[in-house]
Amino acid sequence: MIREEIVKLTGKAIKNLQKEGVFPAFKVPEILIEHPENELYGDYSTNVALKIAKLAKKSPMEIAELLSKKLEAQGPKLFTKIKIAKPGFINFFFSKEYLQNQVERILKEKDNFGQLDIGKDKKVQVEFISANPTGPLTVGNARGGPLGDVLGNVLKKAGFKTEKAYYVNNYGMQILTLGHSVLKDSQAKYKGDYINYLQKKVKEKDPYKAGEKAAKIIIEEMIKKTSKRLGIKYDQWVKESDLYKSKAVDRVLKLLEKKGLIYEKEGAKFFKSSKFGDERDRVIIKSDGWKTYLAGDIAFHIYKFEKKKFDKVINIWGADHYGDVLGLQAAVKALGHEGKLDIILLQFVTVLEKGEKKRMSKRKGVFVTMDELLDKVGPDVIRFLLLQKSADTHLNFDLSLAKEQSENNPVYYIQYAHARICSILRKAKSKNFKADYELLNHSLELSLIKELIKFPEVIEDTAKDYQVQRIPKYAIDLSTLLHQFYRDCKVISEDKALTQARLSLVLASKTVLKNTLSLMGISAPERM
RNA sequence: GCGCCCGUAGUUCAAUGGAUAGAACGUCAGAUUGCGGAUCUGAAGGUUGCAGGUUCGACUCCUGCCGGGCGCACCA
Repeated sequence: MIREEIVKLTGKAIKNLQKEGVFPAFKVPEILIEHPENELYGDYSTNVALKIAKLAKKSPMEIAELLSKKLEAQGPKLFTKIKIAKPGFINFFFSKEYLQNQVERILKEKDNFGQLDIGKDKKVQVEFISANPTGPLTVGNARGGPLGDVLGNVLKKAGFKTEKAYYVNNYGMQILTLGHSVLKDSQAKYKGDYINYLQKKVKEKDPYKAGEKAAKIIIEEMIKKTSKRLGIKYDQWVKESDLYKSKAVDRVLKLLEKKGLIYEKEGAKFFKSSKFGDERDRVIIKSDGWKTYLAGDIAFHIYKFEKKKFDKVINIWGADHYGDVLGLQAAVKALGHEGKLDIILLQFVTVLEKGEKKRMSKRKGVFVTMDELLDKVGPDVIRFLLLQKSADTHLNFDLSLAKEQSENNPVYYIQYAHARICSILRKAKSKNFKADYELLNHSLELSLIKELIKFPEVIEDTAKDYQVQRIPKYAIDLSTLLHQFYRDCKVISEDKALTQARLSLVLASKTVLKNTLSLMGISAPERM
């Protein structure tokens, strides 16, 4: 990747200058390479001269000057020019030849373009949604669906062995409550049409057994179906009840006990999580003998790390689980897996109807299900809409605007760009182009190539920081350039050589755009 | 009370401490006898909640305040 190359070369230049005694000895900080917004400042840019000014005991401009000269002298020549600017930026400008060659590279690598190896030999699991099986998926608890799904796709593309998992909490009090609700006895709490449906299907009379059966139906007939409609394919559905059946929970509790991390107080058993960074100790077995949610979750995570050998586990949780983060992290740390668990907290969705907030409650039977939304606007639109938002955003979702927004959703803009270039390729018929890439000289052709080669960077950045909203943004930017290219550069023309060159660029663009869409789990129609 | 997250254009949202804060929708004005007009071009629209601070540089980091969401269980 070109970006890594610049980092290496710049680092080398700094070290060379240190050897020559121009710079004093100091540890070279991380070199950041970015794309300047204004193209006058080049294709890539680094602020390293500003960063090391104090260490090098020279002015940033002087350092930038020295570095750019050194970079030009030491080679290899990747850029036509390297310029320095104002406070101390070093700006790099691509050579045409380099860009033109990239088209061939993309055509050669095809769907593998953007495939990285930063996750080589490492296994990662993404666990997401994992909503309690006490009702259908709501808009709120399905928010993490597209995020987790796409994060999994990105990590796979980055070279990790990836698994997507749903943890089914079919054990404990909420199952009992669900049972009572289905039986509609005096302790019933959940309401809604689905409860009426379950009442007919569930024959069990014992409240807990009725709850278990109902949970099973909810998972099989509702949650799995909705996930599938959303385009999510899980590799694993892990049931909490199975962790109890297999004694995994008991084993983990014994392990903690052996380490002297369990104590009894007022009839309950506590885990000394405060020893591992938690703000208080956590109850792990209640005085009535029931194990808490945490007990199951610890067992689940030990299963992930020790049985399944994941090097990294990413959990996507609703922000209401904020209070549980430290407890689980403490257990992970206590059992020797510190640093392997990342938890992404997803802020809440506020559903609005005509500007009015809708309070969601399964207990009151008031909620908007993901299925209703899917009926209204379809999976591509929902996925795109949700993917555009960062996890930290307190998302406002206006139902009355949903239809209108869906009709004008940028996802169609992207799909249209794809369909359009497919149409050109259909028209051209031939699939093997003998292209002279030097003919790709138009400024939009070069801009388009620059955008295409950002794709691996998008993968790398997202695999590192989990900021998935970068991908829809990239898709829009790429589509914009494609539409502009379409306007200004007629592909199929009398000029046969130019036609061939442009067709190859179109094919390369199609490859990248299609990969971007498939990363997002959004369809790439050839016609629309 | 304490902790986490958020406050950016009319609206929904972007922006690894960088250069003139960007898109989309909406609004207004334009473009086709050329490969798909679900497109393209342009304009209007911002004191990034407020006040300080850190630094060459702050939407971004720190402090305080205002407003909102979430959490602080022997519930999951």
